[in-house]
Amino acid sequence: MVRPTIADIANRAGVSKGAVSFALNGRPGVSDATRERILRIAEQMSWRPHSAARALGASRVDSVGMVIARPARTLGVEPFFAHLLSGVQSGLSAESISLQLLIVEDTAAEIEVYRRWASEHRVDGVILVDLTVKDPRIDELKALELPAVVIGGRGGKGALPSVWADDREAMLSIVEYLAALGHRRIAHVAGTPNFQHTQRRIRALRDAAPRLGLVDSPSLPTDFSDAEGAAITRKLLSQAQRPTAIVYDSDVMAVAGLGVAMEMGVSVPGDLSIVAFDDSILTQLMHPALTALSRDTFDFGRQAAEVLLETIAAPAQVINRRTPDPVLTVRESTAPPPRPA
Amino acid sequence: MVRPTIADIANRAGVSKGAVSFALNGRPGVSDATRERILRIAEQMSWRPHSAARALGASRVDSVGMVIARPARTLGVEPFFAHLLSGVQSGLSAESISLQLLIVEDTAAEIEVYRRWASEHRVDGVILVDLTVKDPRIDELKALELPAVVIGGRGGKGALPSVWADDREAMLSIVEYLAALGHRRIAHVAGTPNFQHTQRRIRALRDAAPRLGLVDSPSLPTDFSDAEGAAITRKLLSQAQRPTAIVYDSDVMAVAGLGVAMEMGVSVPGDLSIVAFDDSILTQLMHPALTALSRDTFDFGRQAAEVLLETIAAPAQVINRRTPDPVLTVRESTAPPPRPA
DNA sequence: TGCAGGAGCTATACCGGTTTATCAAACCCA
DNA sequence: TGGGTTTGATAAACCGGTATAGCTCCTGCA
Repeated sequence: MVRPTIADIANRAGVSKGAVSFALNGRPGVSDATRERILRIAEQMSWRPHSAARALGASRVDSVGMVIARPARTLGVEPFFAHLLSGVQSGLSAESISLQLLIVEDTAAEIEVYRRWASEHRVDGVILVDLTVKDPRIDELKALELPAVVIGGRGGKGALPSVWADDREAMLSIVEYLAALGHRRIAHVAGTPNFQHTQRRIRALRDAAPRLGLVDSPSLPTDFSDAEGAAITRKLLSQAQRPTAIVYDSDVMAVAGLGVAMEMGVSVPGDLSIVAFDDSILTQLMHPALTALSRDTFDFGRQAAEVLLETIAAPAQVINRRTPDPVLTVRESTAPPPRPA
Repeated sequence: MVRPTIADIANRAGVSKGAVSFALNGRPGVSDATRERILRIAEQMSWRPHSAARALGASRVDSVGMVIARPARTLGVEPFFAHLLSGVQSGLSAESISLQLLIVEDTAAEIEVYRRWASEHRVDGVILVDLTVKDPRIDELKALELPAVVIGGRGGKGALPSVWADDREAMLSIVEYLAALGHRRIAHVAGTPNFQHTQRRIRALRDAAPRLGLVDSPSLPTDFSDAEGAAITRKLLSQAQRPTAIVYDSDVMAVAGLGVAMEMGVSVPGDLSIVAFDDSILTQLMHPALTALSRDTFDFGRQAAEVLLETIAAPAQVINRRTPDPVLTVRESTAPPPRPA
């Protein structure tokens, strides 16, 4: 016998298909004795549900989707996504729900994917990353009635369910640490201000500056690429009054920045302190190793999966789950600023 | 009307469900005029196939799977997978086939996933990576009769279809380049000898050594981690007779090795030349930038997808497609060896 | 004793497609 | 003009599950 169906099991057990379905799904309708017998036979014949058949009948496919809209070139280097992905999977595997992953070039393509997924019933819900300020995906997903969870963007009124960490607190912990070391000129090499998390970080720095007595604290936007990270660093270090510390919004940019500093003969951490807003092997591979903000990205993904499953089960409620604040891991790239010449 | 079904279309067009199915799938059975009309109506009602229903009827799910068995920690840093993935997707998107991705801890878990996928009919085929010497996955997939394509491992007799590049030629191009610069002590920090590609590289070096007049050319196995890469480098550089060049089997290990060299005061490329067997932003971010072997990983993935689709369509034939040889990109980390003291 | 009610199970419709058996009309050639 | 083949279409079975109406017993209670 190839793949047994519930009809085969029903036959063997001398009951109806319906009874088998009840037994296998753990719902009432059969006696414990019969259930036991059916389960044993199913096990014996090594029966497994046919996903398509189940999807057709139950109108749920036990599969969720995740689209990442970034050029592949920059994707691989950031451990962030790999960890996030593993976390999401671990959250899903408990319910043995599978994950569809797609990497696309831009948001337009991403939305197109959601439309297709929705109309073809390929996924029960989706996980969103990289929330932008007026994100077009939100309305689209609502229109499609596709359950969704946003990672990283705390939603306001009428927003989608979300899992988020406090970017504001995170930025504050970095700046306060640097200020305590004595830094007063702290530059921030930011990401795209279009991203909500980037905006929150920029605002946090701006708000904290007066209180901490910062003399100069510019936030400079980039596209997250190593190239722009390097270019901005070069510009910053060429100024007459250069910063004594730079905070980078990603580990890749921080590494690029460190390279520029070395090349220009600026010693780290002697002349310049460097902090990365994301932690990974990358920051640890460097010499000096970079002080970085560590988040439990794996857990982040896991929680996103959990919230998504709850949302699929009960679409009415909107969960907004806050994750633990990230903590600063101090390594060798930060020190008190040089004494003024 | 919510999502129209072919029955709705049949109704509107005044034909039977069967006719609509024929028309939409471009198979004979309807006249051109009727086909045209049906297609127009389907378009108008913005009909899309219900993937589960189609899977149930046609017993193919238009979805392929890929399992990566590596600890998530090391995954993200290597751009290799991100590029490969994008390539695979691009190869699949033409036929609008979707991809299921799973990251697991080890091969046992990977095989378990294949079993599940096969019995639940979740995928039409799978793509394998990291082929080992006596790979248990091969037999398992054959037993499951699940179409598969192996990436990177040229198969022998009775093997699975594959897409591969010539690791041997690649290693030779590196070593010949170094030998031409004058290097005679070339160490090779390899991956796990368990991997077929690693073995081929080790053998290539061993075979070429006499011809190139190498005095010393050890291949040292690692687990691909930055930690072991660093440890081996430290050992190599502490020897009385240390190598004048080191070839690393991955970009991450090369970067780790560079760090160790700097820390030990060994100048690169003055005292030591470094070559990475994989290229990425990582190698370009370093100072000095690393000489590395560049492969078109994206295209690699695209071809794997193509071969898999052909294999699914015609399981009998076994395709073994060779991709272009990788080329060496020379950067700043290689130079002639120091003159003997 | 009679009847309501629930437990345990069966039979069957249904999900949205694909595939096949069947059939009428048109076409072809001798 | 008549018999065989091709064309265009239909109706119904089918894929492997889930959901539901309904049937049969058994139990409990008035």
